[in-house]
Amino acid sequence: MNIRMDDLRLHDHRNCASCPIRHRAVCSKCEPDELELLDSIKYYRSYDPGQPVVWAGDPLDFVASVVSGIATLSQTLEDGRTQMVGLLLPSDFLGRPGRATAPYDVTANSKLLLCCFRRGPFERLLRETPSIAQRLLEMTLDELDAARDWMLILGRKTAREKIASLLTIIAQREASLQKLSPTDGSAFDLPLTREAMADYLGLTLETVSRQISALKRDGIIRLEGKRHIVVPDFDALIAETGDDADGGLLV
Amino acid sequence: MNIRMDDLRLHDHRNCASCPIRHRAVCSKCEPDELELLDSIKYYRSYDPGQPVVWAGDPLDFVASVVSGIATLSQTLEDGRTQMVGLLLPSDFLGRPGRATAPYDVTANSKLLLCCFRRGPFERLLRETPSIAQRLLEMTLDELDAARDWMLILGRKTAREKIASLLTIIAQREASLQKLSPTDGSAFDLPLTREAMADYLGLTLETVSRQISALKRDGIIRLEGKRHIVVPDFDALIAETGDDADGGLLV
DNA sequence: GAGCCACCTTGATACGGATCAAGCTGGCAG
DNA sequence: CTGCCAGCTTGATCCGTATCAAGGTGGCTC
Repeated sequence: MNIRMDDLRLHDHRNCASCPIRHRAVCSKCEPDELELLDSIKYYRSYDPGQPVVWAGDPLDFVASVVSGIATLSQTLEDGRTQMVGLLLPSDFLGRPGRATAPYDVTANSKLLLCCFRRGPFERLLRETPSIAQRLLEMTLDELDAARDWMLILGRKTAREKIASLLTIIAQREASLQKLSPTDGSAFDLPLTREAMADYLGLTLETVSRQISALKRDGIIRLEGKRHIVVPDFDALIAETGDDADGGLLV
Repeated sequence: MNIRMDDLRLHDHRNCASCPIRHRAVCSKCEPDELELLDSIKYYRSYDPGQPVVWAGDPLDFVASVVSGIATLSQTLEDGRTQMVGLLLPSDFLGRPGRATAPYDVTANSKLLLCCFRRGPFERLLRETPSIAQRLLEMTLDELDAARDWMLILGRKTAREKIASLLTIIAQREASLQKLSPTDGSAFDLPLTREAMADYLGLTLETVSRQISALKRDGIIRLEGKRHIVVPDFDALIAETGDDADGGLLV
């Protein structure tokens, strides 16, 4: 049996010291039966940067796990104003058992590889395998918490705080994928354009650019090229987010 | 066996014509075993307006369903800026299986009655009763969708659109609790103070007040007292939200 | 190497909502 | 009835971000 990275998030690897995300095969929680079931109904799809995965309202007959690349969920108002409402990084889950159409636009923001499960078989699996259902519930609850933290950012933070918060979130996710401590995540590539960052944060791309320049000018970050960020003092960045020092913004 | 309104949301009453929310006893989906299990571990708590249910970070040893009244989930930045991240109306669910502490401040915004289940027994029930786990997953997915719609409001709408959206959401929830069609929900009481509305929408209470006055001046709504809203033309209100005519904002 | 284009930066100005301030309203205690 | 106070309204002004505009940069194709 070939165990792949793509269905990892269906297990709670976070609490499993012997199971770094890229090597679930050694996880003591693995249940071979489940894996075999998942393996038997999965297939792959890949997308190019900018390519839509699905538009809001269109039928979506699979659920999927992100293997590599970045995808976004977004909503658009009549007049074109766009808000990103979800950011899918490797190991994130896409889709909803029990619903036939996509509620949001899903777009590949880079080269994107999805590991898909047809909805019918996946739902059957869910019904017959409580441990998978339970893991999916936990993942959904995590996403809900992330969405709520994001709401604080959108509703109450200044542009500067928004940028600092986004950089912190990306650094921490990057670090956690590589099993580093958060403070080690002090250099990383921005996976998003300025425009995508603006859509994430409810700003314009000009404001994003200005605030990044301001953080650079103030020595909070260094830029190498347009996309590579170096954070000399991670605590200084966190202090710019407006959160408590022990900030709970883990996404 | 005594069937109560409070654990109703653990069933999907929405798709069950014979099961209006207040009379689940006749629902064809009811599984007596589950009800008995839920009944056997539940108890009640009540709170006064303004009283905290739990502060973020404090231990929370129960999950609960709102029987009556309004509660809010909110987050506060160091300097006091507050954002509401969840609004709990009757039949909504509070708490998270598998976590021992509250992630957000929970506050009673009116007289509030909760139907509580101690976390331990509830989690055991969840493990042993897949249908309850599945229902909880669906509810969580609904909440996640609501949070994402809310993110669009916070990130991209003007103050006027925010107010119109909130009024629409409240009218529709009110209507759905009473099994009316959405357009009938054209008169209702605001369950929130101006300040709570501001915390919901990421505005100040002055701006909320001004925009409500503006909608009144423009004939979109009528006010009877400070809290009772009459909507003469529901489509006119929806047109103010900035959403597509067939707007997806069902919370 | 030349030219192009997506992406980004910076500047000038406009405007929506925050802030500060003053007063109104209605319900309740005494 | 009187006074009080939480909740609300309205006005004047300020500030942060949007908007409009111009130009820079780097990576790609030919």
